[in-house]
Amino acid sequence: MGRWQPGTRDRLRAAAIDLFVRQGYEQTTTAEIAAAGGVTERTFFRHFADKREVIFAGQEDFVGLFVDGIVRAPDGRTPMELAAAALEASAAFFPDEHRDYARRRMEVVTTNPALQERELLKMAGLGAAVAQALRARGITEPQATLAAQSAVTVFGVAFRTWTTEGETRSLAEIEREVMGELGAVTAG
Amino acid sequence: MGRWQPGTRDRLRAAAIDLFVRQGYEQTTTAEIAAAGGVTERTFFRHFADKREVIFAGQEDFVGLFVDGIVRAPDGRTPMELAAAALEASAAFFPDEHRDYARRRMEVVTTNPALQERELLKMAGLGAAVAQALRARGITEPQATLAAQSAVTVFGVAFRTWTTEGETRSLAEIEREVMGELGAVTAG
DNA sequence: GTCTATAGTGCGATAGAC
DNA sequence: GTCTATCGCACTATAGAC
Repeated sequence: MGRWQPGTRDRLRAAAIDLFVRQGYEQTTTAEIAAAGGVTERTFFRHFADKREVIFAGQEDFVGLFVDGIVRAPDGRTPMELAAAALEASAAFFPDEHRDYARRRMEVVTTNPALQERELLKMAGLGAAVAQALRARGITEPQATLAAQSAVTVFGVAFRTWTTEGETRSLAEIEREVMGELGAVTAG
Repeated sequence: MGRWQPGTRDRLRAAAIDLFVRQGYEQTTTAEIAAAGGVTERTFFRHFADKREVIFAGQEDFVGLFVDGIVRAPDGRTPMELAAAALEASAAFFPDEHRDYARRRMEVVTTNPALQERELLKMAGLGAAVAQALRARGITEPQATLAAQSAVTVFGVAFRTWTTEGETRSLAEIEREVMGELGAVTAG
């Protein structure tokens, strides 16, 4: 482990989100985050490729859940059934206990174009991974990409709903409902 | 003519894309682009908010075409019919003569995460504008967002297909086909 | 136009863990 | 001893302030 205390990465992420919430993303310098985490600025950049990445730390295996949902689904499923399986599996990553944290993090991201961009890139990466998993199960293009993108769209709408004030349903429940709405909208 | 040459913005954009194609986005500095356009670095940043924006110049009224397609559609249309109308109207922005340019620009964007992020943000903005236009025509949430996002997805897939080597169909034609595929994939 | 803050990189030195 | 995280410093490019 490190020269001083372990868990440098997590400490930095927690410190960063705290500072972003309190004083805003742009008003917070990487030097400040590093200091709050008890390391130098250079060490911050050893853990995170850039300032934006700090807020996405800990989401590395999120994509894996989506993919696993597809890999483990029974044979003979349609592209959208596989997409639904991916969504179902992913919901485990966001139990209700994480809703408050997700809300605060969401607030930071939605108020900063720079962070929105990075989030969109992550979602695009998710879509690409899901499309790849679908192709591995024999779905051809453009069906694989369309189903994968639809899954990402449903996730996005459902996640935003899940984090709205007063919402009590689980993410999985909302996802199923939004998936149904998408089917109704695109029908015909 | 004084020290003031017309078309500075267009000159800078052309110079930038040329440099990006030849030596890569990251290897090109804003000072280089400015010099190639015959202005100072300061002037570059007077025309573009940041280095990435230079490659999106000239696409300002693209969103307007999508929205107009929805505004001008006859009454009694379903959300997806309105989305299709938006796509139809937008295709006018990309006549076949622009295909080569679009291909080169696409190549630059897809090989640079920083530019991909910005492109995704623009697409998200497009989706938000389309959703807004749909709500203005009485479509409620979440149908408005789902239909808008689906339109953006179809546009993305169609546009990538349009720019693939050897493709000869028009963007409008490809869009209609992809739209049909989406309907088939999400059916049921 | 000029000046400056911040983000981000490269590299050698160093301190601890094993 | 090796291995690796951290440090310290010099440096460039972006971008905003003045």
